[in-house]
Amino acid sequence: MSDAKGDAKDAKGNTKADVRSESWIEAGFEEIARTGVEGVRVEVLAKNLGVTKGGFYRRFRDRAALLEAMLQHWSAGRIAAIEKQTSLDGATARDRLKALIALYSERMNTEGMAVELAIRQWARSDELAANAAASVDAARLKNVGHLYRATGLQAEEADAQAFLFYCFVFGQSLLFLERGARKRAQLVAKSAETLLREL
Amino acid sequence: MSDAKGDAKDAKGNTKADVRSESWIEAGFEEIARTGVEGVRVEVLAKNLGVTKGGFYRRFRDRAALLEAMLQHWSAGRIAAIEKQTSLDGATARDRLKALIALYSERMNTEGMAVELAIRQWARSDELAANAAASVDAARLKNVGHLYRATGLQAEEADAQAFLFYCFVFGQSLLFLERGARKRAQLVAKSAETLLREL
DNA sequence: CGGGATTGATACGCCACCGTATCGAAATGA
DNA sequence: TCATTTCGATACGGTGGCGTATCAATCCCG
Repeated sequence: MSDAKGDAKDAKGNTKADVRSESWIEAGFEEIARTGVEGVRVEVLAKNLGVTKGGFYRRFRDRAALLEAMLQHWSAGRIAAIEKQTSLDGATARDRLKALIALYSERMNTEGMAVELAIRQWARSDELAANAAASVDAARLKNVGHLYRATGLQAEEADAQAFLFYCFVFGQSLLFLERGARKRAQLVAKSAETLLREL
Repeated sequence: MSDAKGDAKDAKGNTKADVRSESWIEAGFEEIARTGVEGVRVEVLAKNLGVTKGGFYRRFRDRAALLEAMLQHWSAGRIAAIEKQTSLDGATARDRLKALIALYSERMNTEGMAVELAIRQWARSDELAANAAASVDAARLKNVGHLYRATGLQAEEADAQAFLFYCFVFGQSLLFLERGARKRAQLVAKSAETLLREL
């Protein structure tokens, strides 16, 4: 926002400042993935970055401003990602869907999913976070819905299928399975069949 | 556990103490539903209960002990509930499944689901919580798996279907849909068909 | 080279929360 | 009734985190 300063030395000064703000944001994502929003504390991030909090308040008005920046960063990134992942240039819709499932299922314990879950938990008691999540979800459902439509489904069925698709993706990472990765992979594979059958 | 004191005045002293401990636990659940584990603060619960924290440390060693008690209370309750909900005395397996879906889908914004999600988020960085969630999930998958088997599915398919079932249940409450309850209900209904078809 | 801006370390006051200690009031029982 | 326990309010010290103020060092440009 205010970082987009258009005055002198755009090419250098600006870039440098951006990089630094970015590193606080990145540190924020690391921490939110580890422990949830509540864990995103200014002094903790500072320690992780190997600095003191002195510089933080130079770039962000307060902790809330960092959280807001993270939210914006996150939703913009997620929306851009889904647009890209569902643009079928050449490939068939079905293949794109398969690739998407694989993307979400295989590298599951990844930081990205932890961030997703943390933000959604956060969103349950924070309006801004809820809006961010809602806009990301809308973009995802829209794009994946289109994909299902491109396989020949009616609009209504396609939307429901997209909905179920995301329920699966997120629900998956909420279940705590005792049996090892083998069993889990098997369950996921079988379930994915259901999500793709008769297409 | 230690509450099952067998010494003097079982009928009165014991009961009374239990009731009071229970109220701290209940307050804890209210708070965890509203704001997550991090929100479960001794002094906050005290204020909600209209007392000071004076009495808290008489019943619980510390905050961690309360959280542990909550976990135990929760997992025992959830396991008992699923056993009951999946016992088909008279009804068909398919009807039981339908009832289960309705149960989870209709009264969704309920405190119970908020508690579920909060505990699962908590479990991502706490071993005890993870164990509690894992044992609950195991019981649920086992019982719902049996239900699917009773509809004629092979063991493997039944397990996968149960898995998908719970992905749906939890995933559902993670998605932030912008369009109103109408649209949501429609999506849920359509999706539920997929979970029940060809049974 | 020298003076204004930028940067990040340090120090400060403040508040929320933890867990402990103490103490008077009520309940209990001989 | 009096002694004993049980309870919960209050007060206390400690910690961790927030946001502000200040200051020395550094950078940048004329």
